[in-house]
Amino acid sequence: MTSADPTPLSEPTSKTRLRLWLKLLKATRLVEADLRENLRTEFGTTLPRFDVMAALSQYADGLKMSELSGLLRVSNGNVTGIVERLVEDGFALREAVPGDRRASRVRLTRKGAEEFARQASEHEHWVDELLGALGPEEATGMTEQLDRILREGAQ
Amino acid sequence: MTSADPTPLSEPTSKTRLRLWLKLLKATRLVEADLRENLRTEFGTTLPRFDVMAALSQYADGLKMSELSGLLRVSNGNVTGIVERLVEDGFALREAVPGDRRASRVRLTRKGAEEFARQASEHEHWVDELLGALGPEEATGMTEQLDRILREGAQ
DNA sequence: CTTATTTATTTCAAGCTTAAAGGTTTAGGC
DNA sequence: GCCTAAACCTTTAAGCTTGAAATAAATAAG
Repeated sequence: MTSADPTPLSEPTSKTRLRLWLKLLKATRLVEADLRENLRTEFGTTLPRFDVMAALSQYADGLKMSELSGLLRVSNGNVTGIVERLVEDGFALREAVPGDRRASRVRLTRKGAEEFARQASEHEHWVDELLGALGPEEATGMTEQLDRILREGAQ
Repeated sequence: MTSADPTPLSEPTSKTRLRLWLKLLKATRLVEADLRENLRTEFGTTLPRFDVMAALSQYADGLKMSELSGLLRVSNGNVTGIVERLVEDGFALREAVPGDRRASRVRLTRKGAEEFARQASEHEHWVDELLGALGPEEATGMTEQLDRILREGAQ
């Protein structure tokens, strides 16, 4: 059950890439599960909420709902519910966009920004530990390779 | 919105690892979204269902529910619903475990195995294209690095 | 044998996620 | 101005996901 798959000496490239994909998924899920658990027990929040607050924290003037869902690459209706709950909890607020009554702009409240700052600090520390197996050069190298995948996929 | 973040020449290691994590997440989600879309339009199925069938396909004698959730690293109650729908559709069946009336063993039906074979073949092809930016050596190298993360995290 | 604990699984409530459909509002052609 | 199309967003239905509680059966302890 816990045995590592041996790497065949020679095989079709598609198998090699498939193996990479499965490992990528496994590692991502491991890290995600850990972060989720920590966010829950330490801050009583969820990963999606953290992601939304992280995006908002980079835009002091706020973001339109469509910009938010575009940045996070999630569906349009998805952020509606998450923002709804953040607003309920006083971490975010919605402002009217002058000249466009369809759109609304979401931004963090002071309380939300302060809460996110605390969370982000711990989050960075958790990630640092979870990816501690890789040194800075390795991490940078892998980041560049992932960028190549992203550039190819987002044509 | 689509601008790539520049990599500072020098920074704390935790920032480098954080950047890697964000990129890892982004790339994984890109690939996942594409696979999900393809599974939906080509086969009318979902990623979680595919994952469960993939696990079952490796065990001709079937798996207990707890073994299944352990392999997929998802919660216990989660697989209950997914297997339920697979059984409804005639892709999987549940058998009693002799000597233990609590447990049940799930395995693919012939129909399920044949359907999965078709899906898996396409799936491998999609992955091959999505990760086409990396050559075999690079893919193997990244797989090994991800393994190091997994070994460290699963102590 | 009886009780307690552990194991295997399901149920539940809450929240996340998507695609599709619907409701407004804005912008563009004519 | 008027009509169509596009943009912005929410709602809905279905399914996924989790953690916690509940159920039931097997095992252990006394």
